[in-house]
Amino acid sequence: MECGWVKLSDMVKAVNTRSVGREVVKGPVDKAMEVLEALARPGGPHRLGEIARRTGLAKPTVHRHLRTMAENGFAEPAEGGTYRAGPRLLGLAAAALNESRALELARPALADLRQRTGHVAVYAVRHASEAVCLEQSEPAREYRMDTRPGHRSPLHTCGVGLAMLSAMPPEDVGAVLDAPGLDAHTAHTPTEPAALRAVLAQAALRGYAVDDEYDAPDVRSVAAPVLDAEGRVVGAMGICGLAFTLDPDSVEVFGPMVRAAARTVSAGLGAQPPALGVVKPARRGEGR
Amino acid sequence: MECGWVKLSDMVKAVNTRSVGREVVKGPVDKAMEVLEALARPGGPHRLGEIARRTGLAKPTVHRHLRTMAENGFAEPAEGGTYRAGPRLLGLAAAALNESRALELARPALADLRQRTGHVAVYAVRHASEAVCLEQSEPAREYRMDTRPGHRSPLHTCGVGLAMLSAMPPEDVGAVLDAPGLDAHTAHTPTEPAALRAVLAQAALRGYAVDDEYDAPDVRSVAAPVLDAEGRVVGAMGICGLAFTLDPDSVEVFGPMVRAAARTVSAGLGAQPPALGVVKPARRGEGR
DNA sequence: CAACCGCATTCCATTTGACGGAACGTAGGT
DNA sequence: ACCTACGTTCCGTCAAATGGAATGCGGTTG
Repeated sequence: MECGWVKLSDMVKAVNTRSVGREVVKGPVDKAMEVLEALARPGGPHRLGEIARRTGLAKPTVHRHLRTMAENGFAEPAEGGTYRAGPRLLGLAAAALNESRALELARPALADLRQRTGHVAVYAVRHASEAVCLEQSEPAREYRMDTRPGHRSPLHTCGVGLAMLSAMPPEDVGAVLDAPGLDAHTAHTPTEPAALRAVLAQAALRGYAVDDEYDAPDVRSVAAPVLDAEGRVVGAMGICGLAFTLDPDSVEVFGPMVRAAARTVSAGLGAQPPALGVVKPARRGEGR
Repeated sequence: MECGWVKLSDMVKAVNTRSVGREVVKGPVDKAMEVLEALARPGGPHRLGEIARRTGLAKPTVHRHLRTMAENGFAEPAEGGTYRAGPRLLGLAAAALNESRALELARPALADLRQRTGHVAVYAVRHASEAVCLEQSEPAREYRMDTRPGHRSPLHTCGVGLAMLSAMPPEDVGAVLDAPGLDAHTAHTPTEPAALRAVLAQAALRGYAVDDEYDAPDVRSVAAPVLDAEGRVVGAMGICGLAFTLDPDSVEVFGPMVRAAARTVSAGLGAQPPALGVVKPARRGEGR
């Protein structure tokens, strides 16, 4: 990680801007957040060097940030010179998750789906071009399908991701699909924009998206988008199972159930039920 | 190198010039964490000015941090110029909470307590001199007792706090109890170190602590500490109810149940069952 | 036993980005 | 049109972040 760009500082300061070209300049706070995220990653306590590698930061930098966080209760030194998430971070995490209205509504819906389909049910939200799993129904960690809370997959390789894409405004979909180098997780993963748009169109038509072993071999999933009162996508929920259990016939049966569950949650958020058959991507809200 | 915790901060900071006299100097990262915490606080989306007031930071500072966080997906602009926790923070939160072995074990135990006692059950950890609630059994938000995840109370005013204190090493207990100006939340709150030590002694003897309307009027709670394999306190769990429902007689009945639940969780963490009656506070583990 | 490696930690000169008072733009209320 | 409250931008000052190099530690190898 020898930072290359030498005179970058001049350019940056000249315009007083935080990004140059397509490369983003990282301030201390940005780096701290990287460290924080690496810290909370699945896989038990983490070593300093490991975090440094993951984040691409220098070891002293990571060390200093970890110490700062430890002083603030965001990190906690564990044995063997490792660090884990601290109590203050956990409190914050609990509060944040508790605040989410969508999640609150989704929880019982997930349990219901789990019970009625026999498959693992998940709720996920979007960050950039990835789907982030926030909650899964009591796992019965049958086979290690990586759907644990915190897990991230590219939008185009997983059911919940495709579900979200299927209800996003075209501009945003374009930003994701037209990015160069969409990687394939399996031999089945569609990576061509055209192919993906076809998949999305079908998902929009049906009201649920199907991941046919796009993300992992022998794993299928079915998911539907969750919308808020303004029609924006706030997340997606679905089920996920081994391909020979969650076979095409099951998909046909469970798809509508997943769709109904997602609509129930959406309705709880004040969303209007969509006109039948037709999905109209809502306008993108805001601008601060 | 082991030495310690005593004047560690002074030594470290004096050299680093991070603190002057009695006042602690806060770096940008520290401030960012304050902002982050204020952001995730209960009470829906927060306004910039509100966060600035809560954290004592200047408005431009908060604004800059919020923008940085928004760029990183840690914050998310909501309507009306407010901000809420962003998807990346939620993912991190979900992962962090999912990682906690203690929490994983505590969850079913809480549900069980809830069902058998009819009262709200909570699991909490310690941060500095406060107890932080991480999880509560499906609330049945009967009366708005503030035990929602993320809620914080001083250790000496709540059941879980007292439970943790009752099993902490004397040095740490002293650091909390001998601090000047322990505030009383109700007329019943003990604030004198001597009185508190008596309460703790009784709690240690029984194996569970009782909060007799110390934290809020008409609210009682019963809690017991959760220990890890090295005998250190990792948290506490208990029940919490209105005083005239959770009356002294009930306390006598439920106390042992709470104690048993906490011991089950402790055992799951590898803790040795305590010698009967006698509680021996373990050595504080410390530095690598 | 010494040489070696990987790791966490400390040091320090360099410079980058954080800071916050003041100014600006914009509602919303009287 | 006046005022207050808020979010936002500007910019000169200066404190804090940075990372290469050095140190110390524990384990593995020749």
